[in-house]
Amino acid sequence: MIQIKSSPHPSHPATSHLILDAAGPIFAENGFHGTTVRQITKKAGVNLAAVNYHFRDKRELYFQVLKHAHQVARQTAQADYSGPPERQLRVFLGRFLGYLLDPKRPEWHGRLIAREMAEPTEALDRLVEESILPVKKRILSIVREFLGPDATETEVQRSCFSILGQCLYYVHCREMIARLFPPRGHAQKDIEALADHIHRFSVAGLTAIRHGAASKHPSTPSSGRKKS
Amino acid sequence: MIQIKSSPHPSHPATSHLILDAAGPIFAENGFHGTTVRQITKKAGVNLAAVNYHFRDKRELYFQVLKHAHQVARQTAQADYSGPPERQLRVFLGRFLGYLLDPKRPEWHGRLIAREMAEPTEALDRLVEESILPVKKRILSIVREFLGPDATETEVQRSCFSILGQCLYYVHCREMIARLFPPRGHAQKDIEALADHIHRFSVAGLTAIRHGAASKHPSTPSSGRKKS
DNA sequence: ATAAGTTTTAAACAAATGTTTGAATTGTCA
DNA sequence: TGACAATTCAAACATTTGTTTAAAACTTAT
Repeated sequence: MIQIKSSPHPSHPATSHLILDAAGPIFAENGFHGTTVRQITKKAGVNLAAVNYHFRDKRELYFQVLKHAHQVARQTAQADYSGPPERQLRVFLGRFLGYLLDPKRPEWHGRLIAREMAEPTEALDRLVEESILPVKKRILSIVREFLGPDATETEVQRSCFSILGQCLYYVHCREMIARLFPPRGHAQKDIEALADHIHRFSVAGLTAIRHGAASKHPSTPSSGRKKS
Repeated sequence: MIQIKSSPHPSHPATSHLILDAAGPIFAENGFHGTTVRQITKKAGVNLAAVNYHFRDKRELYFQVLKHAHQVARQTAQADYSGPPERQLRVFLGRFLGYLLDPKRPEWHGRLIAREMAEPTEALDRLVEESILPVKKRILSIVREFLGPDATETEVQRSCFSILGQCLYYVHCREMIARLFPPRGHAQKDIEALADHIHRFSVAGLTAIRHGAASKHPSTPSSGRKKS
């Protein structure tokens, strides 16, 4: 259940929570513009005006809902990231995919995130700093360490994108996957297995990029470099 | 300019084209629900009722716009795909990324596609068969050939997703990228360089998956298998 | 030139939408 | 228990929205 902190009015928990809980799935399904306040209040079993009372307006409600969906993102960047970049990457993948796909979380979280990325509202700007930047920093750090000093910034970024893209595919293309690939076993369900796959794929990919980067500096002494 | 074929009325080109051309970017920016007919007709400089005359309703207009944005997808699957899977993959990547990111195409195409994937309308169902299925078949075919007969269907699918995810990241996360990574050189602009990166990353990834798959069958004779 | 077909147009329509309002109800505290 | 604060509520409000309508204007065919 969603915990509310900063509403226009310090509020009795029940109604604002009912609203937030009802709003999440509906916003995720229909988007901001496709969702009406009446839909939400009907589902929540509260009066129409309650939305304006407990939240300033529809927009603020949306923001609070989105904020909650993003709250867990922070945890991705907070873990034991000691050890070699390969290990770090596996930890990151487990955490990030857990954030995106955790079956224990309401399914609408991921859908809302996908929507927000595809159709950014000003709410996204308000969330970038606190939720998404730590994730960015972490993956950048891991990839930089993996690729070593010879990699260009472009290679570093593209490699980050290659890893993030694999993870985010499962969020962005959920509906496409359902249409194109018949439900087969657990291709998407088992987060750890998924993390393993992406890890294997990406470690090999990063290794190839690293080798490519190293081969761009023929005059660089390679004495300190391990052969893989 | 968008070419119109099947409208409610065989129409004088000018007005329906004006409408379609105006509608594309607006739908891409605001989505179906966030876009009003009046916005479109104002931008097109036509009368409000023209939308209903030339297209049955707003929904049909949206579909026609989306259909056009997807038209080029077919071309991804139509190329010279002879040769080893590595070459096939590179051809696919060049084609697919060209479809997604071609700077010669209006930028809203990609954005509309990203929106539609994140917030599917019934229009998506109508487009899957003709536009997207051929792409799916092609990437499946390439990956199957690459991985060989020891790979499970799950591994095949996940590998397809890993490749598609890398490409689609640039469509889905355009706004996120802009917010998180300062515009730096041409990380996203040079489609061929991008295809090269994803190709290198993915060939290495697929190779690792293939080796993993082969090692799952210890009793399988490996005499016909090349060492890499 | 006239009839038929097509397109455009402004206004009307019916409904929907988010927000506001003020009264009634409920809750809290001294 | 009474005063004050908080919450709920139905109705009203003002605007917006997609669609429809019928007449005017334009185009095409004979």
